Amino acid sequence: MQQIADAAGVSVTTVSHTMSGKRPVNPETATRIKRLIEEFGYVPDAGARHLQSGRSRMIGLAVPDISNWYFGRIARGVEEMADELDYGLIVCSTFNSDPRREKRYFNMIRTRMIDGLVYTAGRQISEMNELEKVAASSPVVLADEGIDRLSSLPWVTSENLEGARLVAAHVRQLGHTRAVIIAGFPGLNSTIERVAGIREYFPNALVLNGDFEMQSGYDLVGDLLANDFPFTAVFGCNDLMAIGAIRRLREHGLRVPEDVTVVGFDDIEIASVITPGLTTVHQDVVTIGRTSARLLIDGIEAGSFDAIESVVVPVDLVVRGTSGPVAS
Amino acid sequence: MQQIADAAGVSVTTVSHTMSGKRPVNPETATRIKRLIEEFGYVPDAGARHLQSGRSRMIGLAVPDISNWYFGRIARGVEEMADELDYGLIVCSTFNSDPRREKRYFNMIRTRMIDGLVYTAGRQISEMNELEKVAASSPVVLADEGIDRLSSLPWVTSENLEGARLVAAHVRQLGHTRAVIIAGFPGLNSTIERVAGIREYFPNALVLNGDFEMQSGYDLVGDLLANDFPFTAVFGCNDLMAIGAIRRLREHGLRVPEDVTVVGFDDIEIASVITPGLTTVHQDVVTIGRTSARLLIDGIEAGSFDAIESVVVPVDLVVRGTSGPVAS
DNA sequence: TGGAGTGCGCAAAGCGTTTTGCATAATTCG
DNA sequence: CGAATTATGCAAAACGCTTTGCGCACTCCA
Repeated sequence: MQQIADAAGVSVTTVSHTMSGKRPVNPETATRIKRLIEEFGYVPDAGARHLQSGRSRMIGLAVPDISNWYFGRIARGVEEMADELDYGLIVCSTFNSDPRREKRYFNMIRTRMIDGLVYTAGRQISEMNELEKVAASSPVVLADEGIDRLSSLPWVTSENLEGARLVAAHVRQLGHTRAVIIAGFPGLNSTIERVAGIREYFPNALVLNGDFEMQSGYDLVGDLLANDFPFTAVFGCNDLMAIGAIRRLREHGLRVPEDVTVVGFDDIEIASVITPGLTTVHQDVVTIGRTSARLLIDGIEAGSFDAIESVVVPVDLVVRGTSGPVAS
Repeated sequence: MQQIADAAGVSVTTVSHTMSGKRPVNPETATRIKRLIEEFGYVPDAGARHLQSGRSRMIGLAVPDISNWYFGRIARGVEEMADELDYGLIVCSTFNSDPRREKRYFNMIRTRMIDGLVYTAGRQISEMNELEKVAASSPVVLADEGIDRLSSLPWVTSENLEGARLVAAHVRQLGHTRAVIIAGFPGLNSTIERVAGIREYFPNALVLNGDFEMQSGYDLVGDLLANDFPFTAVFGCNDLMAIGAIRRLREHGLRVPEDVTVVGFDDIEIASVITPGLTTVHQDVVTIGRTSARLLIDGIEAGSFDAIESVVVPVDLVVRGTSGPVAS
């Protein structure tokens, strides 16, 4: 910048002002300076800006695993919005809440490497104390999964309860009465709400807790079959577990949906690709990401989250081939 | 830091030295300072460090779309390695080389927001001039896809040629002679190599160019069927197109693999979930990401890429259910 | 014609580190 | 025992930008 100032015969102040527009600059001078900036290919140094302003124009996103399709979609949404608002995105895979990694990323907020954090809780909720401390003094928004202990933070989630009702009503209407719920981790809000929604229609449904991976759907259904537990419908609290359940059922010689109806939740990419397609609840995950980023950045720029309202993103029932009338 | 220095009754210099260890400090003083640091919860300001050192300890990753499973895996690998080497990761989805976005991210390197860039070329190779300029003066490593015009940069790719040979040999051995190749974009190295490998076994195979999306596999096979083009095997240059092809074949009443053998490339998550499983070439995508990050950071820390060798990551043939002997 | 603006520009003070050049005291060596 | 080290610590200079406080020259209104 000094270089530009020298070449233009002005002070760095003037150059800075022509760039920021915070003080008037003679149009003639401004043009000359702008031409030189162009010519020199000058760009302001991010580090200096950061130090001076105390803001990095970077936000962080913590997800359990960036290579999971679902969280990838969230990341995409966050990144889209961040980009639109001229922020950069630093991603942090917590790898299921590896404390060392989480600590590292929380430190990013302390060192003011990032101006705020979008946090998506994963399998186990660990290090909540750390998060709580960080959130007490820095901008944090919870995406996809609310956390009771941090209820004061703004959050963005899907209509889990309503989604569960929709799909449960659908299955009920097909005549099913004996259903099993393959739920997620017990402590998660999403799990609780989804189970509650399903139970409005199937009050006695058995609830088994899985870990959101395909294998756990496979294994849990295996246990049921081994015990001759009677059921005609399986509710997966996410699509992966539902798909695992389908595989296990098939291996056992049962047909889907003729013998057993299986439904999921999420509508991940795979759900529409398998045959038959998985009946599930579509979540607008990109929107969750986008909205989270917007709330966060709004809060950062406003300097407070007092005026920031949490958001619930609507869901849709998507009926495909894995749900059918109960066998008579 | 001033605060710590005051509390300890020393100068900031001494505090800085106890932290960095670049000058000896009296053990007694050091202990006292460390305790105070702990007590105050002091962490050095990232912006100030960045300005002073000229390094941000951040690297960038540019991929076409972070929510694509394949690129998500690359991101995971890059992030893992970056984390191990104590670097942060800024992700940049280029959304198929949207020039505005690319420009923005290239600027991150200019503003020295990031110390280097892992670049994964997408569908269309645009803005190469920009990349070329950036790469001339800053650390850039190409991941997953080499680029001829930038052959001087270090790169990390899969053994595309060998992988194509493996799968082609497999299909040839099943007795097939009439094959069709659903290739990717014509200009990409991976496309060229994969086609070349397949053609060693099927010299006359028809080559159709798709865009790596499921729909294009579907559409291209549709064209073939509409023209009664005779074939018994389809090579997808990635799994998504292969899956699209399978769907179209099935809709046309053809069975896979009884009537037509279909194979892919990548071994994405979906490939093992569909029924039957997709025969394909497994790429170790996470390793591509990890290696790229390592090369980049090695280069950054060495101050030069002269000693950095490009890497080819091995692939495996994965035989599943979509390939079978030619119908007699 | 004397204030009261207002348009433009400069100098200088930070922002929070790291690093360099000196001091001073303590230790070692020939 | 004098000289050469070594150990320890401080002051001050960067790093490249933004912002604040002033000054100077106009213009405007009564």
